[in-house]
Amino acid sequence: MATTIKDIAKMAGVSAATVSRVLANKEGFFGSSTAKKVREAAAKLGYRKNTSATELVTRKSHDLAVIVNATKTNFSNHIIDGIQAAAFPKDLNVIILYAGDFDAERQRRAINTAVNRSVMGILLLSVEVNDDNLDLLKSAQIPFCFLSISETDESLPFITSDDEEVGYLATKYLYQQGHRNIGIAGINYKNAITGELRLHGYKRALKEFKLQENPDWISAGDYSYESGELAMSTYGRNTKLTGIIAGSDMAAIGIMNQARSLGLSVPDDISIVAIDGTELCEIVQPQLTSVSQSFYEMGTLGVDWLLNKDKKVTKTITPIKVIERQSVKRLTGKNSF
Amino acid sequence: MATTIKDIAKMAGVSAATVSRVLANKEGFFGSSTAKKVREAAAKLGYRKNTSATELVTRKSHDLAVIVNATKTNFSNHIIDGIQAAAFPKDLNVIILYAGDFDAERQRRAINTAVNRSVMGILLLSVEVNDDNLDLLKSAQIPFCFLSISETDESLPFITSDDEEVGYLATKYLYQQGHRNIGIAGINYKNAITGELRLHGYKRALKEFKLQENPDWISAGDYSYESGELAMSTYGRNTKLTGIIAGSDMAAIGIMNQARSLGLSVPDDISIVAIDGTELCEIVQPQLTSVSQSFYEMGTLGVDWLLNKDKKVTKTITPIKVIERQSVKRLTGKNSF
DNA sequence: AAAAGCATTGTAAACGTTTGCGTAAAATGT
DNA sequence: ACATTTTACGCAAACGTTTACAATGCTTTT
Repeated sequence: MATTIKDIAKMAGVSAATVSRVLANKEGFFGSSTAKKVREAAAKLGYRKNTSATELVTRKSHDLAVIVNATKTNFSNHIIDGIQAAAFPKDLNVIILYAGDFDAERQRRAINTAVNRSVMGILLLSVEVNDDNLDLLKSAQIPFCFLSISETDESLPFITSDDEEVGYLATKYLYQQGHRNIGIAGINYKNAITGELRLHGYKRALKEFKLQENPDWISAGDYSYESGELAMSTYGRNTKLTGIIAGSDMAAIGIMNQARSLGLSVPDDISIVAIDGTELCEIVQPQLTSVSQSFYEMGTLGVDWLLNKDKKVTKTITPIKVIERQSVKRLTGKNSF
Repeated sequence: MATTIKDIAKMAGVSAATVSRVLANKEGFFGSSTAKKVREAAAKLGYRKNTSATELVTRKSHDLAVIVNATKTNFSNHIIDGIQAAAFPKDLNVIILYAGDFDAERQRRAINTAVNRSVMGILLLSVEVNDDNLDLLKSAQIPFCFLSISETDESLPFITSDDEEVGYLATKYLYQQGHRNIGIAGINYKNAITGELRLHGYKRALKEFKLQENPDWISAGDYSYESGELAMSTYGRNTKLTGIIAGSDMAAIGIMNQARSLGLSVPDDISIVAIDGTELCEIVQPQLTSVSQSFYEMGTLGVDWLLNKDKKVTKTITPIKVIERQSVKRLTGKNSF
């Protein structure tokens, strides 16, 4: 039904091999007059290359799979933008697959589709894989790289912010603004390395600045709006906290809105610094001061890494910085010392 | 290199055909003892099916392509969630392809990858295709359907809200709340049907309620935050407007923030109703009253449509409703009559 | 006990492309 | 004028599956 190179061959009066060479632009393997005939025939017949056949024989793909979890945060788009931007000039098609949130089965299926199609590389966007799926990933001989997530296993390649530093920097910033009672909320430090590291950085800063660590001020969550809300209502109206670090922009907004519900004003009564720094920080009022990550860059570096032959470096760190907006108040006087 | 069905056949002492049948679970075509042998061998060898080969011979795919434009709005996720939910039980893999914003070339490439892979169907998420790309889409014998966008061409299948009604309903709601000077902003009515229809609904409502139409109150845009901001600053501090319809949630937020910058309070000085009704409406303060669309449902209906054999119905309308939150003030007294 | 049906398996062709090899003609060198 | 290289192209195998058809041995029916 669909036209094949044989149809073109017949119409152009050449062999299928020649058609293939012309259409693949194998320079120097065909004459210009035949080339024209072939191309005209192809156009006339509305030829469409069959990717399956090509991939079957060449055993390689021009597709790059991105597996994202249906996350409640919203920076994925930025990373994907970066990936697209880097992939486009290299003529790579980016295909995006959703893995459920922490649904192992959906995750497995996503990895499987990527692997069975023998894509040229797999980028995993803030997805935590379980051991089975990791094996699956490894057993296929396809390069893969985690993005926006830290791994402890030194052999696993990943590109992300220095998460320990993220936690440290946020804390330090609040400290420098005069805050002494600093909480952290909405991060998952229970079974995810990224969260652990951030918490660790937070604690390191506390120690360095000789601030007391209060377990009640550390509130676990899943980076969602709701976990921000929840944390803030647990802290309560009369909290001693003057500054809170939020695991994500969404969590920060949850905190802020809940604070407001409690009759607390941001930043006058309570300061917030968000981790991520997406556009959400700017559309909300007051705008959120953030420790901003380089999401776009994670994307571009991700495809660079896949394209790079010698996969020696496994850990790549992208820059972070605090962007001052309006959600942190500078404390002076007795509050600060 | 990678293990094939033949390797399994050898190890299990059967033919490749049998292996194929077992692995594809063609019930009634193999004995249970051979089945076990085959499956064990497959597991031991770490067999992974080659999708290209399968698709080549069967000429069909279990993949469903979703083409989304890198939109500045944010409801795509909801539609995609719906698609995933409907596709999962049918064992369809959803692969998502980004087309640039209005970049015809990127669009072409996205369509091409989908078509060349002969996916079983294509869903286009609020993407407007040009004529060439439409031809491309049609010439492939693959069912496709537009989501979250209206089409005039009766032969093109699409699933979306009744856009004319969206505009009408938003206007009517504001009217019922006592507003008489109603503007509309951030929608693209210049070269997109969706926007045209909404504007038309708006005008119809004005006419029905005998309100005057003022060209200055109709502000074109692209549904973005920025276009909301811009519209509001053009309206200015001393606008006669009491109510504004925003093309999207993001646009609504842009309007709201800009209004605030001008010293106007929402909803006391100016009311806003957003079109879309995503979670953004709820995280912002005041929360945005919206004409909410059924995005999730568009997704599920989309895959239903693709799966449906007789593709007779080309136009499917999903429900809309206004969700009252906090951004619209009820006007009484002299303002309203 | 022959005929017919069924369950199970194998054989081989087909899907549409790429590419190593071979070859004829044309171009180049001597 | 002959040897050599280059250019342009065809032939045919290969990629890993699926599946129509045939073949085998059983079981059931009559």
